[in-house]
Amino acid sequence: MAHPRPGPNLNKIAAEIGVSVATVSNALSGKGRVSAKLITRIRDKADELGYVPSLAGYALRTGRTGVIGLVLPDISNPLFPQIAQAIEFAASAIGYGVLLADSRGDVAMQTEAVNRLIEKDVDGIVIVPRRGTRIVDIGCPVAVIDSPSTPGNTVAADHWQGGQAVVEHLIGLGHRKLVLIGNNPSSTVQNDRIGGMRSRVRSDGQAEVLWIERLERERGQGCPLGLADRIARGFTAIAAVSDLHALRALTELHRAGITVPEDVSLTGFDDLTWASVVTPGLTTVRMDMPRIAEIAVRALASAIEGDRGNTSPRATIATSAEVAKVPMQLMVRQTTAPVASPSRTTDPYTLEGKSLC
Amino acid sequence: MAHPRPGPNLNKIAAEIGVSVATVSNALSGKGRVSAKLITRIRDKADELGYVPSLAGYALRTGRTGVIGLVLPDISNPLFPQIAQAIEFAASAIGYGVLLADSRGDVAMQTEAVNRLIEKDVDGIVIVPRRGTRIVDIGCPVAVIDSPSTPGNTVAADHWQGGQAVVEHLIGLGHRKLVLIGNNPSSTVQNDRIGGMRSRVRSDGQAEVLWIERLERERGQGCPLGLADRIARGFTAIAAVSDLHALRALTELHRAGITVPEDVSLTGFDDLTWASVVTPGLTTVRMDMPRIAEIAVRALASAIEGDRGNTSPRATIATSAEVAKVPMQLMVRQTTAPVASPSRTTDPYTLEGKSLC
DNA sequence: CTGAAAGCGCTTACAG
DNA sequence: CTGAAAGCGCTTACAG
Repeated sequence: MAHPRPGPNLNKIAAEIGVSVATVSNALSGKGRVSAKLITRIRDKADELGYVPSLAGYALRTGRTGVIGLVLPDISNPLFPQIAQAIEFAASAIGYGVLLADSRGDVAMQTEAVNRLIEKDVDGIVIVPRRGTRIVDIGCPVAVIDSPSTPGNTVAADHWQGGQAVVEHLIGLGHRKLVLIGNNPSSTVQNDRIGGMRSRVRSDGQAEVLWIERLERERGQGCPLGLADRIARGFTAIAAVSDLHALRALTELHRAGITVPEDVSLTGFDDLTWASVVTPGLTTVRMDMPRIAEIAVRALASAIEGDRGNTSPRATIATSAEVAKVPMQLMVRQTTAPVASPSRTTDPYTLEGKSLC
Repeated sequence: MAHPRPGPNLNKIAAEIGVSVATVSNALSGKGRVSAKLITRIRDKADELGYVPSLAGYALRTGRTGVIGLVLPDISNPLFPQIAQAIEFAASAIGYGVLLADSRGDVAMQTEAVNRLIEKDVDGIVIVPRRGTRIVDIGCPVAVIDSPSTPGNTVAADHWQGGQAVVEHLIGLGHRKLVLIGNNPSSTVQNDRIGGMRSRVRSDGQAEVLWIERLERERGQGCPLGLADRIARGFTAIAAVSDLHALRALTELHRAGITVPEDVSLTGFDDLTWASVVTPGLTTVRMDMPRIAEIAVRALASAIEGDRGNTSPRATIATSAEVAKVPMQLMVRQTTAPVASPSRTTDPYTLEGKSLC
């Protein structure tokens, strides 16, 4: 015996009112031509009974579940919450659910994650790929969120422009000798950011790039980055490709007795939770995740709803180019200041001229 | 005309082999008694055709979707990734998908989020409730992840014990006068942590609690916490209910020229990503999220699979008590040291006695 | 404007 | 050991 659902179904409503299920279905979906009176009667009855349509029935009939998958590369990436929230928001706004799949940084796992989602009959997939992974054609619409340097059907923050914005800001404050901190040069995101930064260094200036992973291979995990040394050699600003690295730099500087921003300016990337919590607040660059998510989800939705299997299953994100780039936004906070500013102008226990303690 | 799925279905397999769908279904699920030969033939054919069972068909027939919902209170909570990953891992390990719903910190939104999930026919819901919310009976199994002080069907980290562990550690290092930093006393989690801490302060010791939100209401956002002042008055250790607050304390101390752990010991809570990145690494306490997730998901699964609608729709997490408590684990790193230790024993540019720069 | 009927893919008693 | 049949809840041509 089949397992009936607890709540009322179309049959129940139809029986109560004395019409056919077809009419109830039409009235509720607003598709068939049903008389205005009947429509209200049916809707009222549905509300009265607390009718919730069965996704299973709908899905079986239409071939669509109203659920999209979200594949994330590595939860340890602190950007994860922003992405997940933005996708969930954009999706639920147009009636889609979001099924989560974490690939835990493993390429094989990523494929497995995609398969798990397909087994759950998702209508499409948003994927933030593991570094260096290319997404092959899977049998459903796909939208990729990655670096714009990644070929494929991608939406991305414009990391290059973000890098430019940071360095323009520093240059505007008079800084000329910059230390740029990256982690791994094989990351296209990091490369874009560093590339954008370098492109804005002035010809009378200088930029030295520090790749943390390379340094740590030589000197061991958590080794000092030698920042004090560089500052002694005249560098006045440090720009990191992530708030995480900026924080590491900040604490290293503190321990060396170097003050931020009085002695050196410092910037991060991504505007992670604590970037605004630390004192002084970290100047950083923020991705417009809501916008990125909206583009990805909309592309997916139109591929799902528009193309009835006759076109490629790949969602179309950008019509002209292959990639949609979304600008990043500079968040100026207190870790950046004009070069050679008079040291410590504010008493640490005074805020906005008002004594606090 | 109904919308056929792209891939093969049971009919297809049945036709190719020349048996009935019932037999194919039985062979694949291993339920009915089918001859060993037929089973292999059918399985091989299914593999060959790349058969993926239709969740919609299964769901419609059985009333189960194999999907559970995860309701999160507020994405700005940096604990989110750990929770989401752990739940996804535990769920996918036993064949369940996880549908995400973010309630964005709003109580009304939380109800909406639950409804969205129910409309997607989830079999059960794991919910991390918004502070102060009680979960009412919704028509499906529910598991709550919260503070153990929350009544209801709850799994939780043992925040009280975590607080005890921190203070025991500090006491063991000789600290007697402690500053405890919380944010909001109306949070049961924070109260549990602070409570646990206080319960381990020795009778010859002293603990002063600082509630940040209260302070900020008086003195404004981001105001100094007056830590230097307390240290001058003989406090030698600071324990925060969150790494976030510990980080804020750390930067405030740095700016006041106070060194950690030489001048004062500092601890956090939650072991957020950057707790191990900062220099020195932050001593903190970690939740056993994998364990918590497993308990929650298992409870849900057994409520879904076991109870056939005859018992309460609430999942049973803890049989004896109402709450399952999972111990927290102390992560000792470099921000804690014995009280009155000789100041700065290591050169900052030397690690493990080896010169690095 | 309304209804009868078919069928999406699956599972489960039941009969053979 | 295997199969015919019913039915989960829905939508959509089609007929009236």
